[in-house]
Amino acid sequence: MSAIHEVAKRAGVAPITVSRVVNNNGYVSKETRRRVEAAIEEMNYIPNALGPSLRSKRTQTLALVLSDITNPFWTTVARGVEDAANLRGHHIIIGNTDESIEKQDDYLVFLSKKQVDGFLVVPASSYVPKTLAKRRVPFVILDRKIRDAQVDSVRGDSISGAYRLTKHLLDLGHRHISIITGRQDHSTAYDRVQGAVQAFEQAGLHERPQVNWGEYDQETGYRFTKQVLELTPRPTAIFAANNFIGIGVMHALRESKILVPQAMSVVAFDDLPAPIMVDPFFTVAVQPAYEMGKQATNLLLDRINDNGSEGYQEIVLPVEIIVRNSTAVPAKP
Amino acid sequence: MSAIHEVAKRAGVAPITVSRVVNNNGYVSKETRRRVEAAIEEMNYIPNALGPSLRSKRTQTLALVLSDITNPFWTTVARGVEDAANLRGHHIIIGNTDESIEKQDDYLVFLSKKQVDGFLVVPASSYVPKTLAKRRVPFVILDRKIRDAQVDSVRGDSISGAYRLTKHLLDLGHRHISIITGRQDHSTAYDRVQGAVQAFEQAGLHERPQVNWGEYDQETGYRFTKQVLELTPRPTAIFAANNFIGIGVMHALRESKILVPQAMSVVAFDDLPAPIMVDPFFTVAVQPAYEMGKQATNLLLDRINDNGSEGYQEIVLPVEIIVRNSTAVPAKP
DNA sequence: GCATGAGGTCCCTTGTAGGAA
DNA sequence: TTTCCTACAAGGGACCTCATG
Repeated sequence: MSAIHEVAKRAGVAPITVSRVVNNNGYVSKETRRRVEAAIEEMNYIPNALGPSLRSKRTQTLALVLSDITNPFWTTVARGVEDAANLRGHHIIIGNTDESIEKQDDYLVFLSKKQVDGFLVVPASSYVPKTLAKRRVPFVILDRKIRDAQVDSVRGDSISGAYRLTKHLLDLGHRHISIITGRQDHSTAYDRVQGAVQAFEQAGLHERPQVNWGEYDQETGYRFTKQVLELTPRPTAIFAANNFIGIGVMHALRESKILVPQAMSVVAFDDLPAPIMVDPFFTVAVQPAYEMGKQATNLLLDRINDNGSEGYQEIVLPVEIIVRNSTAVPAKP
Repeated sequence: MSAIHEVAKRAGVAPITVSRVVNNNGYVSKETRRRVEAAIEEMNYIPNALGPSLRSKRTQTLALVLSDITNPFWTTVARGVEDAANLRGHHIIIGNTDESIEKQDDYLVFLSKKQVDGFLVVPASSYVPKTLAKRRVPFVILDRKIRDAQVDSVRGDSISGAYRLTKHLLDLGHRHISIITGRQDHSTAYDRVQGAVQAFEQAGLHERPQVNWGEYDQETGYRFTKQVLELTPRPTAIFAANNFIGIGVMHALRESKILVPQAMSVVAFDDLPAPIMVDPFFTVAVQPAYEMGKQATNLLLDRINDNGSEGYQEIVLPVEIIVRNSTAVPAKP
């Protein structure tokens, strides 16, 4: 709690001298340094960073505003962000939006007041958040594409991932495929549908996947799976556009006693991290979540450090397909 | 970027008047308010919270220092913390220690400099971190007990949970039980062993569980399970002291083609959140993770607001036992 | 009572200047 | 004069107290 002037008083020097000892710059005699260090020790002095921040307009803090840290995908991204930020002397403040634009904007304003040095944002809509657009704070858009805007962004290659996941199903012989995906105005949800459609087109098929737009949650997976099971002809494969949807799908299928993969193949976007999987089962498209957080953070910190460079970067990370046990050739009708 | 005096200049008033408009206190005429609001709008003025923080010594920020956000248990705790903090106008900075005392202390010092209003800490050792002990910053210890210290803390009832989990196994007829747990100097690891031992004692048995001390990770679960399988007589049940260990146990058992629960019963502490479980399988002791985060946060904020009240609170939350499919009566030898 | 403003304060560091050997 | 060390004053943003009309 003690301030620099109290330490200075105790050591019998001026505050600036204490500052020099703490920051190890400027000339300080050995004897003076010793006295100052003793005073610091005795008083448990820890400098208040608010002062310098006021001057430098830097807080060494980044904001990470995402949908819901409870999803292991975001947890992993967050860990990548934190590790990268730490390496460069920054800390992160996390905010969950639960996909609410209102919550998102509240966070952005609040965190702007706190003078965070930059933002990593998973936008709740397909537009650049107002607060960010108006002010000149550096930010990087995570995971999603933004409409009509040239901004720095880092995301996984949803189109390619969905394309290859779908191609895997088509190669197995599936023709009736249902996609259960997120909101239409989330680029990932949209792109994953696009990728799937492209796979159908490239295969020269006239069929198209049947699409169900919902939320990126378990309930959506569960609910639409129940509907899908009522379709005629019944699809032989379900494409879950994220991990939570995938789990909802599995619950519905189990409840309806549909065997996977014998009676229904299931693929999903986003794996669950290895340490929490008892039984890796899903055939999935894996985004490099940790890497995504790391690269976005480094990009952001680069921006913060050289306000100069114009232009923007759009980093699209490759997605890996892992074939496991949730897919097989469709059952003969 | 604009400061209050620039807004004031534009509106033709003094800075303090802008302040009054923004904070809606003091007298401001309608006409002046209108002009000021227009200026604020035009300049996208967002007040800098650093100024007031300097005076008030409050940053409306809490630090959450935990072992690893990648564990869904901690993610859930974190979400509880964030929601509770938000409700009371605070934000949180998260730091992962990976159980390293050094990392922990680095964080505590750095975050002290940033003047966070309080700390929620999952201590990496069984002592109160030095930085916290020396300074008079409010803090709450999460999840673990601290040696010889009277501090505010919130944790799950490890002893009772372990007791009942073990009793469940004993009731099924198991006598040879191996425990795979965390570090001996982590109270949860220690208490869970104690709870298990108590269950043996209360049952009037002369046997005792066989204990393996490791880390709270998958690798520990895997490695010790391999060793346990070599014991004679071979244990008929394994008690994993957390979820990651439990998953490591399962991997080892699967690799060794030991059927669960037919050839080996397995119980674990800490569930995986429902949305990420494809197939709820483990018989577990569930700690109210979200509630833990929430209560710890409210306790901390209460402390921050009335420095007055002496004494400390030790909140021990009940643990629920959920019996699922990983336990059964032991096979006849 | 109402409306506005000047000045001091929080804590630290930068710029500038000065003292001592 | 040169080299080493120390100190004063100011500033950065917002707001509280006090003062004035």
